[in-house]
Amino acid sequence: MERTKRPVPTSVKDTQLIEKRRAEMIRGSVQLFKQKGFHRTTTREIAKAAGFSIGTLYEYIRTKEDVLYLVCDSIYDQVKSRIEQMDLEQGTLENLKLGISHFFYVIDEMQDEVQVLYQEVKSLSKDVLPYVLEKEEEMTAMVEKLIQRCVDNGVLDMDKDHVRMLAQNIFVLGQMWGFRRWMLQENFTLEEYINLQIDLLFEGVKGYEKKAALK
Amino acid sequence: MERTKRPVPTSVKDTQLIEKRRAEMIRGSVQLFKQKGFHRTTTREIAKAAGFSIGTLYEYIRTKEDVLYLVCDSIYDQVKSRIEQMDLEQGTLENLKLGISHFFYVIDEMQDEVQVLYQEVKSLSKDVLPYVLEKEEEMTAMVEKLIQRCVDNGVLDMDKDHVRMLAQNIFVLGQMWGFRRWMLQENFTLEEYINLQIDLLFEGVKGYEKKAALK
Amino acid sequence: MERTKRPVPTSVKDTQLIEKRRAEMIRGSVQLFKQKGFHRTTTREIAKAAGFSIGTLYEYIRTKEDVLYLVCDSIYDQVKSRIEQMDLEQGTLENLKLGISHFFYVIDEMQDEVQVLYQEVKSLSKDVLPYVLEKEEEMTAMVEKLIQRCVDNGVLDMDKDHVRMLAQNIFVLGQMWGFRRWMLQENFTLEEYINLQIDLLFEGVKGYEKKAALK
Amino acid sequence: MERTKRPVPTSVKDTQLIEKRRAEMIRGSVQLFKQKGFHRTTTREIAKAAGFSIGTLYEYIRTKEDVLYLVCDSIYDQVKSRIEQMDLEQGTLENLKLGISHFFYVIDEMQDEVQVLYQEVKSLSKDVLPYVLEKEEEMTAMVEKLIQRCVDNGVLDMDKDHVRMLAQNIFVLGQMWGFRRWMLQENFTLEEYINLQIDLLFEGVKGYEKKAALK
DNA sequence: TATGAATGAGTGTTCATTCAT
DNA sequence: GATGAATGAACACTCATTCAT
Repeated sequence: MERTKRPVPTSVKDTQLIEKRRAEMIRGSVQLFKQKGFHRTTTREIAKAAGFSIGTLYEYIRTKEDVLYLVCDSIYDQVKSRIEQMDLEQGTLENLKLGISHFFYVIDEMQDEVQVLYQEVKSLSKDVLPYVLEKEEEMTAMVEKLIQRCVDNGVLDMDKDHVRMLAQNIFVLGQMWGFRRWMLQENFTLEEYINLQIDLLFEGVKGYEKKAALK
Repeated sequence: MERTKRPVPTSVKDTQLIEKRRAEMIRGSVQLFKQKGFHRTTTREIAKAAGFSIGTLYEYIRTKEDVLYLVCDSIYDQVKSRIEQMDLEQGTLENLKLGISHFFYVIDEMQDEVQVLYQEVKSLSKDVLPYVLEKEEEMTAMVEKLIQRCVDNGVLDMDKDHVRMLAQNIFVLGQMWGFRRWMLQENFTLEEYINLQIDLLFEGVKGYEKKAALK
Repeated sequence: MERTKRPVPTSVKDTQLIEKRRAEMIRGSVQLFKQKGFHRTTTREIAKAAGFSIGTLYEYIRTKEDVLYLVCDSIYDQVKSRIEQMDLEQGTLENLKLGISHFFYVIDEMQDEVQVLYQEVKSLSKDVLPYVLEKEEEMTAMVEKLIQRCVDNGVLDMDKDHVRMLAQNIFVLGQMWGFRRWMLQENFTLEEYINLQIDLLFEGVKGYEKKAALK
Repeated sequence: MERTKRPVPTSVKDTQLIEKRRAEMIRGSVQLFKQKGFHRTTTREIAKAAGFSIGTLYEYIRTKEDVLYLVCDSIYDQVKSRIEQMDLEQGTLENLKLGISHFFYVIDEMQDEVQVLYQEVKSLSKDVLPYVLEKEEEMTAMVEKLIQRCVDNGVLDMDKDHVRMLAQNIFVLGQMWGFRRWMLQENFTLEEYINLQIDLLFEGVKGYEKKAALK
């Protein structure tokens, strides 16, 4: 489950410096990409936002696309490390709820980054896409594990397919909070959103069947 | 609830011709946008794909962005008209399932278009965005109506918020089939996907609680 | 003995216009290349010298190197057509002298062009070089034919190798007038140069052996 | 007739070190220039080929052009010292032939260097050109001396102009072996080339006149 | 109405040169 | 003396848009 990186060649040798400069670069780029998208952002703007010259920028990357890759890669790592902090020892339903809730909080905190990730991944060329998709898979795998624990614990009775699909749903519903913010965040607070989603996720439509009618 | 259009000015008067030319334009553009995205597609390519010259193209639009708007608008209309065909007279759970299923089928059939819509909407400038978002809202409203009918019919006991959120979930889960195809369409057929989603949507996590434990 | 052309793709369709614009382009480029060489000349300078914008320039070529190819190709054609005018009916030594003399005159008249050809051919990439070298071979073949006629006529008794080498020598000695002008054109007029070269070429070193010593 | 050098300023004082570093620099540059030409070679590549850093490179030169000058200068010196080794004491025709032959051998041995010299001299700026042309003149002067000796010895009866021109011809015919290698070295060995050229040079066209015709 | 040649601002990228360490 | 990170002017090339025919 080791993270795979596509190395982005540099002219600079000092690895510490590379780390530092790239962090500056990424920070600036996220802001720009969020505002104008990758394609409408120029390399000069990236360099400026990062605080160095265009020449220096190109000491740390080879092409503009490298910036996008670096940005995506970094965001994934951040999100992942944030999610990893959550404790999912016991596989109880209550714990599952907490996990989902935590996941939604993380997404909310990193909304800008997630938005960028979400909107620009497809601008990556075919040869870096695999690296990025692998990351996505890792992340859904984390949600999957959360559910699987409940199954293993004997709390849930779900087959592998249902588990996988549920994990994906939770994942996408999390992102939805970010990419449909124009619709959601006007009408709901984060807490409301989380409660609503957990309700729907746990109860299912059937949970809302009118009992009165059954009598 | 009439559809609102942002008028795209033309130098040409003959409305029939406009209709025809734009249809050619849109058809060609969808293919191109799917392959290379809006930004990497040139106006020359659009003109060529549409079957006329660059000069003629600009007789029917003002800017490149107009093409994108026209494309998005057209796709919405198509999807909408496809969905409208479904009969949702009776508000039963069975009928709701059928409706969802039908919606997923539509998304699948128009996968290319939905993908384009989905990936390029954000490239629209701030001033056309409202028009497009309105369309989105119309579409989720259709799913909403499907559910609301069950509520009105006394089959479901859901408040407005839950209904809205559920509608959005279904909508996004539909799109998910398209935009996560790299992950989903390798592992599931459309039928499997639909069944799985309807299962999860209707049963909820609780539906999978181990009954044995209840003894 | 048909001339082979490497086609240089255009966005423009009107072949007459292509011909015209390229002629303008070539004329301007020769001046620039002579002054500063191919590498130090910018595409903008080429466009300006040709009398149109940078955008228009690129309607008629794909890369900067295309300009160089077009220039070289055109110069070859000009030189060749100039040489072809000379009448080399009879294969006499007198006629050979006239031919050589004529060749030198042509080189002198097209000095600028020849100089450019001579200095910049090697800047062409490997894939166009064959086209250009073929042209060179055609031209030496013309000089060769001039000599061969004398052999065929029974005036000279030379084998193929000697004929070929002599042709090459004459060819290079012609170019020499152009590329060593800094040394030659200070000390000799064209007529002097021609006379001197014809002397040396026809007499050979042995022709200058001291007769007195032979007595 | 002392060699004139254009001094290339240095930040380094230690003359031994300068000598050593520059030798490394020149060796590496010749290879690079031969492969890609002066303009397509970067200073970084030169530094790397020389075995030190870009910073160090600039301790020993001021501009990239200095490298070219140093390279050309060095090649001239080498060629010259190689030619000077030949013994041309006696001014006989046999000795002249030997001299020419030796000269051609030297050119052949130093083909790469000569090629570079030949192709890149024109890239030197106007202010160093005189230094380089002076070198060229020195070299033709050496060939000239070889011929002049025969004249002085009473073996040849040639005026100054003929001597100079003949020297230039021999010089250029030597270079021709290098710069027209694509045509010559496919068809002739060096020995064949030398024999052919000496034949033509000594006999002249008249030497091949058909004697039968004289009857 | 239709065409396609013309335009030039704008883009990604390179590379000779400098200078703090 | 040696290093290599930083710089930014300069370059080749693109492409949305216009307009004369």
